[in-house]
Order: sequence, then structure tokens, then C-alpha cells
Amino acid sequence: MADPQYRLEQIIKVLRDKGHRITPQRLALLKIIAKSEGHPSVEQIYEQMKADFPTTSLATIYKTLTLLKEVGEVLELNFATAGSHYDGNKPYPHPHVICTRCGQILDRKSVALAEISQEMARLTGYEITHHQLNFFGLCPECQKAGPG
Amino acid sequence: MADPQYRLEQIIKVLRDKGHRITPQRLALLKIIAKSEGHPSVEQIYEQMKADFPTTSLATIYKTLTLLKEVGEVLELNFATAGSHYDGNKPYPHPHVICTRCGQILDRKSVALAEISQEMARLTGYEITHHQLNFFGLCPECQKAGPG
DNA sequence: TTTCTAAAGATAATGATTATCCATAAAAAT
DNA sequence: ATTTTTATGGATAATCATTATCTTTAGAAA
Repeated sequence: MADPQYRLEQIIKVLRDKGHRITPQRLALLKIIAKSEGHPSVEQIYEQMKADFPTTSLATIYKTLTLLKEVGEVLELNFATAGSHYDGNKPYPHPHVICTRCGQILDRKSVALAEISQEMARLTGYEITHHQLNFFGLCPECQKAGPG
Repeated sequence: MADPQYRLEQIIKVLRDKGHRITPQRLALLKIIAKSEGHPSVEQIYEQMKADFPTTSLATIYKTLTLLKEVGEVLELNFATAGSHYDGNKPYPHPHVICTRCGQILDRKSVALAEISQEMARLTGYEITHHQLNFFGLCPECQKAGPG
């Protein structure tokens, strides 16, 4: 886990360098992202934002997250389940393990997909930019709860 | 590519064995799925269905696809781009290469993820049921078209 | 035939995301 | 400083895939 303060400055720098403004609202969202340990959903970020900015609009959350995604400082996770999640600490592809019942999301160390990715590019002629590797199943707790 | 006729009978058998009815509408959809070579979207399936059943409802398409997914005879692909796609010929996890501009979807041979999957299960205590491995980028044609 | 139940079809509802439009505030220019 | 320009915020409507609801229909069994 990176130091939230350092991570925050890192993201700010990237935004500044690309000519984007650091507004109070953005700063608040960046702080949330930088100190987040899991994979907060839009709704969760929205809730936290309202602590600092009670009038924040969901539209602003979406716009800022889209911006962060574009500059590569956040990783967007979309599974079949409704609602995206965001990882602001490891904005590069890495495997996830997702519980299909409770929705828990675990991070895993990156499997060696760099070579495989290059192989795919070579074979298909694609210019590959990123990838997803997700494992789905039941977490230990949901297994205990039994089928159904 | 499997023989469409054989694949069709295969799916029918699974549905019958699990006590589901083979209605004319379902049969029509199964034929579409069995002979499809790519990864048709709901909309594309819907269009083809209308040839045989002009009054087919989208709801029926969704219900049948959900059923096929449940019995494991179709693989559902959801990427960030809106709209799911379905693979009725290789209903087991395998890698895909997706063009983020034109939406082309390529199948790839399965990478050896079985061991990795087991390793994930061992380390996390999860009961892993399936996985996704997707590579994103620009296809050769879209590369030619240049950035933008 | 009659009965029972799954499935089809029409349509409304849902829910996440995006678009639109105006107000505002930050940076740039004068 | 003041003005000008432009990005951003906020409110809300629109979009779009998917799901839920409800009624009708048809397949299978008795």
C-alpha cells in the first residue's frame, strides 16, 4: 500500500502536467481515491464526497473519474454486476478475484501476462493497450452460507 | 469450428435433460447460436430471430440467453462497451482480444490458466467457477485509421 | 379434454451512465 | 486590478441495456 499523501501528490502532478485544474472538488475526490484501500464504487465515492461537499453532483464524480481514467491514474473495473469500481492505487492491470454473491473484490499480484500480451499482439496485429484478468467464484463466507 | 447441427443437438439435449421445453422460438434461437461464428450481440440475435418470428420479444431473447447461460451452453461476454455478446460454440472461458474502437472481438486459444486458477483458489479460499481474460487495444484496421 | 405450468409477448420499470445547459470560478490577457 | 476566456461544477433530463411484471398462450401430463 502506497503512502496516501505521496499518491495524492503523484496524481495531482499528472493532472497539472496535462493542463487540468485542481479544483477543491477534484482535490476532495483525489484524496478519497488516494487513501482508498479497496475498490470503491461510484456510489461509495459519492457518499464520501458529500462529507466535504454536500452539494456535489454525481455528474461531477463521473466526469472526474473519467478524467482520471484517461490520464491513467485510476483503473476502472466493470464486471457483469451493475456499477463500476475504481482503483486509485494500482492503476495498472492486475488480476482480481470476485465473489459473485457478495461482490467482494480481492487484488492479486500480477501474473506474468506481459509476454502473453506481446504474443497476442504479434499473432493478431493488434496494438494492445491493457488487459483484464478476473476470477469469479464464491468467497469463503458465502460458501459457508450454502447454495442458494 | 464445431458442426452447427451437432452443436444444436448438443444444446437441445442439455436443455431437455434439465427439464426445459424446446419451443419453436427457443429452437430458432438455438439455431442462430449454434451456427454463429463470432460473438453476436443481443441486438444481432434479435434481428435474426425476427426473420423466423417477426413478433419475437426482446424479453424472450434475454430470457433464453439467461437460461443458456445458466445451463452453461453459452458464454456471456461483457466489456465496458454497452451490450453483452454471446458465444454459443465455446461456452467455456477463453481469452479475447477486443478492439476498443470498432469493437471487433477475436477468440484466442486458452492460455494455461487452470493452474493459476487453482493457485488463486488455494490462496484466497475462494471456490472459483470461471474467469475472464481479455486484451484490449486497436485492431490493424483501426491503427491505419490513425489516432483520434 | 381438461388441467397444470412453463414460456412468450407486450410493456413498464430500473439503474447506471451520459448529455445538456447554465452558472461559476480559475487561469490568462490586457 | 480588471476583463476575458475557458474549464469545471451542478442540476436535471435523456439514453440504453436489462429486468420485472402481468397477461396470454401453448406444451406436457393426467
